[in-house]
Amino acid sequence: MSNLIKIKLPDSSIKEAPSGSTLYDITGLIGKGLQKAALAAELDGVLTDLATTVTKDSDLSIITFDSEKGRDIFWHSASHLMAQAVKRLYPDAKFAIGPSIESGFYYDIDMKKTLTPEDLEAIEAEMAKIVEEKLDVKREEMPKADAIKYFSSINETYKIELLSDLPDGNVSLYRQGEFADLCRGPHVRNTEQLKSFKLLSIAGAYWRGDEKNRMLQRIYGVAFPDQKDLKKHLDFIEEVKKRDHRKIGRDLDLFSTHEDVGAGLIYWHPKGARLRNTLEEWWKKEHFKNGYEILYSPHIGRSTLWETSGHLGFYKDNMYSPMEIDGNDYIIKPMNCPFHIKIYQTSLHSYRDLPLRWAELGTVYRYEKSGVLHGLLRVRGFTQDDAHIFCTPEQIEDEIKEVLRFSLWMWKTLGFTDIKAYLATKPEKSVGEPERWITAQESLRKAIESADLKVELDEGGGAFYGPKIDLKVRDAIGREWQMTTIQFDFNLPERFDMYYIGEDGQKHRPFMVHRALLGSIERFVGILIEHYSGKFPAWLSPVQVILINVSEEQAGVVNEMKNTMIDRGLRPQVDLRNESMGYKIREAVSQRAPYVCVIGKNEAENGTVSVRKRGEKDSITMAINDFYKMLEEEIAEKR
RNA sequence: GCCUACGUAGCUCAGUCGGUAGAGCAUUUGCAUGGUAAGCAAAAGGUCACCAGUUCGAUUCUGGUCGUAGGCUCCA
Repeated sequence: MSNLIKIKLPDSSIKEAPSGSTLYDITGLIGKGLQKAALAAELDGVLTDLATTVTKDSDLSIITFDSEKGRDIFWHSASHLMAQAVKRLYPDAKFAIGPSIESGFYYDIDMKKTLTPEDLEAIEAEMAKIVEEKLDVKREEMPKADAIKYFSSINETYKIELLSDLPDGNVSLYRQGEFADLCRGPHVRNTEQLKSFKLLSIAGAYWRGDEKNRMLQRIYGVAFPDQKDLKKHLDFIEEVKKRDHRKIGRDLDLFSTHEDVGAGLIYWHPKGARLRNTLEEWWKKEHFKNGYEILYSPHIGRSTLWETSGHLGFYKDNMYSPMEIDGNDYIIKPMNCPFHIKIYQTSLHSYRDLPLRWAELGTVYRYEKSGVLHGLLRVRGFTQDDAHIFCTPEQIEDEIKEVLRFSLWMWKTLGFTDIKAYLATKPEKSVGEPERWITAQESLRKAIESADLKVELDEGGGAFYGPKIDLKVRDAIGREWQMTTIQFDFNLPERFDMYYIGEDGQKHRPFMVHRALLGSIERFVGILIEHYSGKFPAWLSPVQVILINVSEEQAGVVNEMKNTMIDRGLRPQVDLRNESMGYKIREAVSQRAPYVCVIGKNEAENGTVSVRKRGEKDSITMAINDFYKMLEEEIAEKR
């Protein structure tokens, strides 16, 4: 008889099991359901497979799909499953890396055949077979040299390259049936656990992400323990497609791009321009309220300016070639900052003038590789909601706090509430005095603290010229977008030799902070479209009300209503077309206007409107003035 | 930039194994004058992205250019 050992679970309860039991056996003691759901375990804090045997008293925590670690393991196992299927179908396939990712997994493969979407179905079918075969997934450990020998024997050149980067000693392989892969693990117990999966797409990817290396074929996929969850995930992908700002932008006639004129350049149509204008007017008003001044600066500047600023050195790849004017080179601006500094330098500044908060909706042009352009989200010409703050060291802390508070308030008003901060600190190579870095980083840290934000620290991840805070906001369907940046700059004040006169009558270097709250107007509108799925709150909606007449006789009343609304600063749109009412309502609803108003004989006679609120099927009849009041209230409250 | 796929009417997409093309919606016109998600009919609409090459003939095949989409170290 073997001895009993004590296994302590996360809730501090203790299970006794015979020494030498596997973790899988032990999960069975806790519950059948858990045993089925278990993927791996943490034994005394170490991630391990369920096949591991225990011979001494230990702490145990079971990993299931509900945790991030669990999903990671599950998806990584699914990528092995896929690789096995690929190898069966294409024996010449060589495997590079196949990790789990944020939602799913991929494997990079080198093989002769170029995969098509139909091939994915065949691979899926083969994967299903392997699941049916219920292969045990077994860990094998061996010296690195043996592993190299093994992978040489099956011609897995990428694995050999990976192995050569690993420290000497033992490495682990995971084997399922005829297939074995180099892997740290852990993995699921048996292929039967990987029932619900879907291969999503094929893409090219460089070996080790380096464009000098060979391009491999990458297959993306996703997997779940349950068919229902897979369905949910696929529905989510559909939902993302439906919200695509490029599609909604066309359907709602907001913007376009023109391939014959240039990629990554946005044309704002009347309705898109209204939306943008509403945002910008609001943005300016709030900036004035928050102690900013608004600037306008030129679109081009002489190359000497960009030499002074240093951009021609470290930012050259993103800048367009110069144009010659009167024998001088001019460059279209990729940034607004040097211009703001030029304005700063038009007069001598006392410490009493500071802080200066100078904002500009400045349109900049940056070269982006053609492959990364994407609708409004990644473009070559865009308008930053930029500002620069020039202040004394004493003012830094309050200034940063204030910027952060302002930014968070703005996000809340725009309908985004889930926000996370990322603090990036001094990298190895940097400019600026160390004390300045410390002061700046301290102010950023304190601002985050006082705003009570979730924060992630990126130690050493700052730009060479200063530390920064980025804010990521989560949209309505859970995607994170990096938006706000608050960035110190110790470089430009030096390069332009900026100073102010202190209390002591001496010259002092001001602190300079760049900040963009929305990031770029183009990109932000793109995200806004997807966040609201085109159903903008009334205060932003380019068309707030669509007015529909039942028959020609009401055309006069409808036009009158429209004029009154325009006078009141509202944004109505009339549809007097000689079409059936049903038809016009259908179209108005698909245009996602917050309200559709129908005026027929009854309404015209009684001074009422039949109001149909977006998302509701039934309409309400109310007095015209009551409707105006209701709408105006909704707009004022930015609901 | 690189890989893969794609580019046909304003939009969504068929189609042509090489003989200059079709549907639905949208548009225009006519009829119908309506009560809360598509009334009926007709017409018009295309250099089949662009430029070369092969061919008697190219939207189709080949090459190039431009553009679009999904990707391109989340490191066994």
